Amino acid sequence: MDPRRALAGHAPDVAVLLLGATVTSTAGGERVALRLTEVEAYGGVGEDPGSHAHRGRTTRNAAMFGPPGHAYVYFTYGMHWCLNVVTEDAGQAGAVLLRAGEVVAGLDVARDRRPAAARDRDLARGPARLAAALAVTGVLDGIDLLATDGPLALSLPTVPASDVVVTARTGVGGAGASTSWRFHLDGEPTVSPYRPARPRRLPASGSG
DNA sequence: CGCACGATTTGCT
DNA sequence: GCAAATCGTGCGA
Repeated sequence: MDPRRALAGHAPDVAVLLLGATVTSTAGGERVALRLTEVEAYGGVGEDPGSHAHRGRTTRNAAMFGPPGHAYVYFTYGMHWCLNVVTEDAGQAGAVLLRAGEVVAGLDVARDRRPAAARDRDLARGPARLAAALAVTGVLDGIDLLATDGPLALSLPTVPASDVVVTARTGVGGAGASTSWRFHLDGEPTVSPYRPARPRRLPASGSG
């Protein structure tokens, strides 16, 4: 099947397809490859309160509205980058956040980029760690992940992953938390530890 | 123009 | 287990 067409589906469906896929990075001058073990889906305008695209197109989330199979890279908490694969046809928003992976090539390079990692399983365990291991930064926002000559290349697994586990999303509060759009491979040591969404203070302090 | 906050990680207790 | 680190983005005025 044409990978571009496969990625044009609804984000949660595409998320499952991405488990077991390989992401190869030559950004930063050296090669590191990952096998994806954990992903999380985000929806479009008005569909998903936890999504960056929920309130419509902005400068930051523009890539989410672009063609499928491209990268959406954003910066958060003043220090971290996160990498997404854009889903849905152009004009419609959707993305899959790459949350964790197993390093399958360039182990020494990944260790160098992630000095804080105590073990190899921690090298790409968590979305910002994954981005760091692959040397992903904002300059890669919007690039085509299906191009073989670019700094990032995505190749879908030939056989769909079995042993897929579905859970609620991490770090998403409000109504979005109830959406079970987080997927990971069962028994994978590289899967990031589940952390419930940070409780939000009520907007109106009111009676009390 | 100013303010509040975030799809997180790390280090210390 | 908890709080700090750190700044671009989005939105209101």
